[in-house]
Amino acid sequence: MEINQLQIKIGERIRVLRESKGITQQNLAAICNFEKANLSRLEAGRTNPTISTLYKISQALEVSISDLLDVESYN
Amino acid sequence: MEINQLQIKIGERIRVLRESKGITQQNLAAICNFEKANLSRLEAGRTNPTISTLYKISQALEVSISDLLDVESYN
DNA sequence: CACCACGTTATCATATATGATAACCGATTA
DNA sequence: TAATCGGTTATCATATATGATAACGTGGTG
Repeated sequence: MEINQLQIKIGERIRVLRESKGITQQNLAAICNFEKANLSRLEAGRTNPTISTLYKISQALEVSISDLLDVESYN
Repeated sequence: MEINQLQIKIGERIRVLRESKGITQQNLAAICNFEKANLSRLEAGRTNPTISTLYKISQALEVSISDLLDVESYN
């Protein structure tokens, strides 16, 4: 799998989890101390996030980091 | 959990998985197209890796990225 | 002793993630 | 119409991950 595809899948996964909690990008961004624009960029898969970024999001969404990586290579 | 602690745990986990495959840092680094010095830095938890870095390692170790994140927040 | 093999640490350059701000779009609503 | 809301995109600055190289330590082995 291309790294680009992975980024996109992670972004999509974050979006799904965020929406399932019924919160806006603005909400989630605020909890994580991100700017909403930056979260939008992340959900669009336009960056290669660090583990700390994913960690903050996982905490805010009350899931594990692994839950953000639903898409996997060796399952 | 501190982000620093997370980095250290991930580094330790990578080391354990690498050693369980019986390969050296040099080997793994070569497969991933890293310099051995950079892999050493990563295993020491002295960086905040991107998902693409973790992905390359997971592929080389034939595990999922989640397997590198054994330590979790919301389990 | 010299010589490797494995790993560590430091350093510098470069690429890029992230912070921050502004402008914009579409949909909704008053 | 104007205003708000959720989201997007572009842009620039700054922090930092990564690439790359060199020097070093330690343990084993000839």
